[in-house]
Amino acid sequence: MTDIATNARNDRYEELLTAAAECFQSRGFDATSIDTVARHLGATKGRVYHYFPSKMDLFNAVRDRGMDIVFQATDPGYFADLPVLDRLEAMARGHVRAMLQHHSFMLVLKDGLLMRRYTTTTEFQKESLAQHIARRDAYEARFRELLAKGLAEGSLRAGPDPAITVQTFMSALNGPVAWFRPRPGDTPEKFDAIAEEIVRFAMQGLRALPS
Amino acid sequence: MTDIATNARNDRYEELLTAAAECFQSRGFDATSIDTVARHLGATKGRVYHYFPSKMDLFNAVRDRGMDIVFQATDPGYFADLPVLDRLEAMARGHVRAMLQHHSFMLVLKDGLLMRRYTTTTEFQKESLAQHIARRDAYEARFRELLAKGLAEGSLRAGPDPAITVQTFMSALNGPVAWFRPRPGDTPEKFDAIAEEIVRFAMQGLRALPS
DNA sequence: GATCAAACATACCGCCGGGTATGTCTGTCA
DNA sequence: TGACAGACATACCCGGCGGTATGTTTGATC
Repeated sequence: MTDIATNARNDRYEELLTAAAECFQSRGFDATSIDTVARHLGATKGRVYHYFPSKMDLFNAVRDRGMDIVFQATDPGYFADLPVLDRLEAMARGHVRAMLQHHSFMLVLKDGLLMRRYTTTTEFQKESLAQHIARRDAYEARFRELLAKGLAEGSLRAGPDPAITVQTFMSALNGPVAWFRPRPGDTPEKFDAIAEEIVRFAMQGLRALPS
Repeated sequence: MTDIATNARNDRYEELLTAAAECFQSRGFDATSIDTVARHLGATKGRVYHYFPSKMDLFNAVRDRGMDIVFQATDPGYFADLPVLDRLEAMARGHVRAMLQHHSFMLVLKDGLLMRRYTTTTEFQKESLAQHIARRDAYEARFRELLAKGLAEGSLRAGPDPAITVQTFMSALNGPVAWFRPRPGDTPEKFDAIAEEIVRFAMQGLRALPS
């Protein structure tokens, strides 16, 4: 997410991206036609194809934006000069908050990985998917790294295969993407309350306890 | 899951159901054509439409079977004459094992709820979806019930809104559906090892700790 | 105020896939 | 052995959607 100039051109682009995110999120990739997105904006196909060369590229743009968001949300925690456990908790908090606040993009982000299932047509798009998977791996690696350090410290615990523990940890954090539905009256306080409970659950599942 | 007679008719039906589950799981609902499922069986459309009136009905059958499986997997724990915490753990274990063993059906089951997004055409299918959601709610209610009892006992803890805790708990249990990929060499022991770690994580997140 | 390009809208093409109508084979039973 | 139904395969229809080709409007620039 490089700095976004606020000219008209970029406003239109952002508007399209958001509309696409909402459509893809609510109807899924296939069931969302270009006309669907256009109608959502009170426009026609011409507008969409003016900014994006294909439906797949539009989807990829939404997906990549979603990835930008989670990186941005967890950067402060990851780079913080704090004990490992606090860094991990800060990352978890940022991650969950992003899941709640940018729900549409996060849902698309999740579906984006399942896009493996579809027949990627062009070589460019295959490249785009590969890059996205690489970013995804890099993102998860941050969590794995901190967990490993926590294990070395003895402040965290994991089973014989720590990978499973990390996956379960992140599944808990990703939960809201599946069950949360944003409502008109939502406040930041409500988001924080949800995030706190999820983070508490997940961190407790991870912690080493004197048994 | 009523008792399944092993006549030829039913064998064909089960064969179709399994093939459909695999196709839907690997390619998604829209990207899976009737011809895809047929080819997967070395057959043609005629066979599929002989057993199912429409693509949607085929999908619903797979989805409902998935629901049958999770109920069957968790019934013993739910109805066991044991302390609440042990019953909950047994349910969790059964649930996770089902996620691993019947991976295809479980993935379809998960997508089935997102099918809200699609335009349900006929009234019959809308009814089918409503019934499925009702079953899903009933299933989750079992977990909510045991959590509530655990809270009353004091053996479990939850945040201000226990619903969030339950959702997070189940998100952890559902994790494998998203990240687990069955491999040819998989053994029951491997499944058990994964299940144990997930159950341990989730139960620890739920437990009341002397702080 | 003529030019031109950006920013769309409109009209249209081609294919794919759900569904149907019809044909074909095979076993069964009277 | 002929009638008939179950269990498919084959051929076909048609609506929708991705993509394109072609207008049309609007603002900036000279």
